[in-house]
Amino acid sequence: MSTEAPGTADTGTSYSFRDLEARWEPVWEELGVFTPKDDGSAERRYVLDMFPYPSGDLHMGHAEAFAMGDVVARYWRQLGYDVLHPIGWDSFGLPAENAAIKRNAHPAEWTYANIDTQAASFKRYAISADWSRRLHTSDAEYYRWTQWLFKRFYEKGLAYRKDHPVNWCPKDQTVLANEQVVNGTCERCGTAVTKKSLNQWYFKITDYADRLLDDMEALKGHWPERVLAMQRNWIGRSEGAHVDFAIEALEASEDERKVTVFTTRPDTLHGATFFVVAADAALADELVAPEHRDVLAAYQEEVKALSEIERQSTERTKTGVFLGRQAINPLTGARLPVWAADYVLADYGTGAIMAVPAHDQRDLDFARAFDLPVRVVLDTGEEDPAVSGVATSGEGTLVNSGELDGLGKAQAITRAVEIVEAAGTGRHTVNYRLRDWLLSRQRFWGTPIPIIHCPDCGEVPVPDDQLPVRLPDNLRGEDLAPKGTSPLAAAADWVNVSCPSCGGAALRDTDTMDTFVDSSWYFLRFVSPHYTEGPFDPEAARNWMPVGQYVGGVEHAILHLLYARFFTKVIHDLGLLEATEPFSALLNQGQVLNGGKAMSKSLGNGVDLGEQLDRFGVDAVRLTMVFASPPEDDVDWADVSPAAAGKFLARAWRMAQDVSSPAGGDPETGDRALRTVTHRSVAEAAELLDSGKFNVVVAKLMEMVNATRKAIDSGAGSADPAVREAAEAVAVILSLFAPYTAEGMWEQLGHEPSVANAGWPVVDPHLLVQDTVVAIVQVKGKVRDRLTVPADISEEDLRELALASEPVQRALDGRELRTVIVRAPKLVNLVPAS
RNA sequence: GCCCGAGUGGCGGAAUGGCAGACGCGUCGCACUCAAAAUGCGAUAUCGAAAGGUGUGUGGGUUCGAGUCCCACCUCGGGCACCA
Repeated sequence: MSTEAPGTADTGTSYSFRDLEARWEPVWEELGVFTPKDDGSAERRYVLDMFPYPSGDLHMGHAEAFAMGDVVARYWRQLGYDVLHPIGWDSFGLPAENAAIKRNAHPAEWTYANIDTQAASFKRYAISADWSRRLHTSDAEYYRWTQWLFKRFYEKGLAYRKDHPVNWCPKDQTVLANEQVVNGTCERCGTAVTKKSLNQWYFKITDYADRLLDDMEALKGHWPERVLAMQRNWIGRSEGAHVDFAIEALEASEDERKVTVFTTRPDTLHGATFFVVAADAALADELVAPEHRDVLAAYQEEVKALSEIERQSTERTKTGVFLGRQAINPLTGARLPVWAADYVLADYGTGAIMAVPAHDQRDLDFARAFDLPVRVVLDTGEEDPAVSGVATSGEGTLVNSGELDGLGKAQAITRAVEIVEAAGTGRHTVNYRLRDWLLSRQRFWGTPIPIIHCPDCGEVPVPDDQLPVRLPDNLRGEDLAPKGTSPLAAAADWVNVSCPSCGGAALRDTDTMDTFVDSSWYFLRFVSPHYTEGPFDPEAARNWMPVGQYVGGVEHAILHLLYARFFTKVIHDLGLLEATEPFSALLNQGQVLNGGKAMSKSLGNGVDLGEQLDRFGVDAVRLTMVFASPPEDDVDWADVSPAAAGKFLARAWRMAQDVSSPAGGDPETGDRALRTVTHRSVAEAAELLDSGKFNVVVAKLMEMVNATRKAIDSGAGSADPAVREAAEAVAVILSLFAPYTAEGMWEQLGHEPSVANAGWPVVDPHLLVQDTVVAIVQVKGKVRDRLTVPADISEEDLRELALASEPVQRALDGRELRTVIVRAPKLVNLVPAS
């Protein structure tokens, strides 16, 4: 093939990525250069890539993400920090289970075989990881601590069970968290999600809604804005009021009761013309009048039959039934008919609303469908909603609202809250969209929930000294097939235990945890992966946390990152951890596309990483990933050229070969012009690396190589110490991107391995100062001339020089000057009178 | 509908308010070669013979000076959405 990479010939003197890979991988392994000293002798820094799920071998996406993380790790190491850069696997999860069912095997076989494959690939890919800290979440030694943490959550009331309608994936036969439902379909398999009422385990993440929101302030500027926006959106804070509505008794014997609604628009209380409760909430059954019970039941059946996709459609005409009862508006005393409808959600707010059709589109749609009155209370100057069918929600003046009349919207909101607060029928409140995290799953390959159900004692946690609750190892193949209840229930000798509390016969909880639980604390385990007294050594956590740079895909913007933040806060509250945030900086690397589209089997546009590595070499692939675009942007493999990256690497390598001066010479005696380029480039590279512009750093490296090549061929010559200095600087910086080539260059230049320990090149500040600079001369903002002037030229002199310039005079054409801007020594702008 | 982000050559992309297009891909030309590959050198926004003009999605604005800041809009990408 014509695109074959250069240097495949094995001549010994030409660039061969195969030789370099074969030579250095074992050397690095032996040297152990990537294990942190962890002795406090240098400032510690923690860089982490989102750990992979072991689905087959590594793919292009891994190659991109880990190339980015590795640049950071290697850069920090060159700067002299003690760097923690661990690797592990998120190894529980459905695919292993499905593979096991298909092959009549145990999920562990598939999982650990894949992990070995990926580990070998990571080593080949030259990830500078500390392999001694490797962990897998499916190891009993790991999930023991996942269970331990679950128990601490349980003790704090942050893990609880409840009966509730939950998201159910009919294909995977398991429940899903809200975060795992995308547009009404299962995030994993795309099947339409249905609702099912089940008793399930939840983490009370809603207790942390305000802190999860407020603490994002500190992440601003260090996390991508869009991730913060997504989390903000997901938490969905909304300020408003709780208002109590009395419910009229139907007969004297019945107790009067009240129902509280949540509203963001207490200013429109006078505009409420009816009252709606969620059809699937217990409230609907409690409020329905006896003679309406059958109608409600029929309606509820109808609602249940709808898929989530249908139910969420805003196109649908509103449906609902009258419950035969009235609610009393606490502000006006008006009687409002109580309806049940599916456009009101049972698990948001209080599951009941006051309907203000004039100023809420959904209420208006409902009012028009059932011929209910529309009462305008805020004059916005727009058309009457009852006529237009469009609810008005803008600014305006209150009308038809008693003492609120004449107020603006914001004032009216404040005033209305004051009124209901004074009357004891309402209060200011903050509501969140965030729901509790449904964590139990009816699947096998996950962390068992360490709870025992005793007929006498109820829920009894498994004592700490009996952890881990290991998965039974006698289930395989069909035993694991999804059947709607956990496969663990089939392991009779595992399920049946004696109650730790009373000793009587009891049953283990047979659900396993969502795998997002496992990944919510793995970054903490990495600080002390072999610690046996707890999930992590508090001392080590104090030393390493928080993660200084986290790298991973934006697809985890909500799920993993929100959960990990939640866990960190709870663990902090448990007194185990100082940090309150897990990741102080986040980089979302882009996707690797092919032909403008995500690679996929169905499109047949996949690019195989192994093939690319065979053909172009590890370094060329890594360099291509980094050079193609800013780290956060997508890389389209159809637009880039790993062959060109290989060419550059060969060019850099040849440059090192051509250096003919011995090591240890004095660069001060070398070519000044080349030294200036080298030192300035090194300084710029550091700045660019600090600000994450890795692609531009590669451009700088190319400039350095170009300049050095020129110096060798037609300037100072190969023996000049400045040439050696330049080649060494290139080797060190290149080691962040192309470690094999850089190591080869470093050896060629007469140094001991590893270049990873070389240290960042020291910049001589004198070489950054220029003697002369090119000043640009503008006339009315347009460049007319360029003058080479002393760097310390005075404003007056520069102005004189500019005025003397021939092209400037031509452009001025004799006109008088109105303004002259002089920014010595860089710029003069002459503005003529007319 | 609401909330983020982005629009720069044929392509990927550079550019603390101060020379737009660094670096690379591609293309064209040249050297080396019997020839090719590899390598090296040069050209490459656009109109124009040149002088010079025009150019960073569109329209305004701020400024001596705007790709960069402000306002409005258009297009694309992403997130949320019957959340009261």
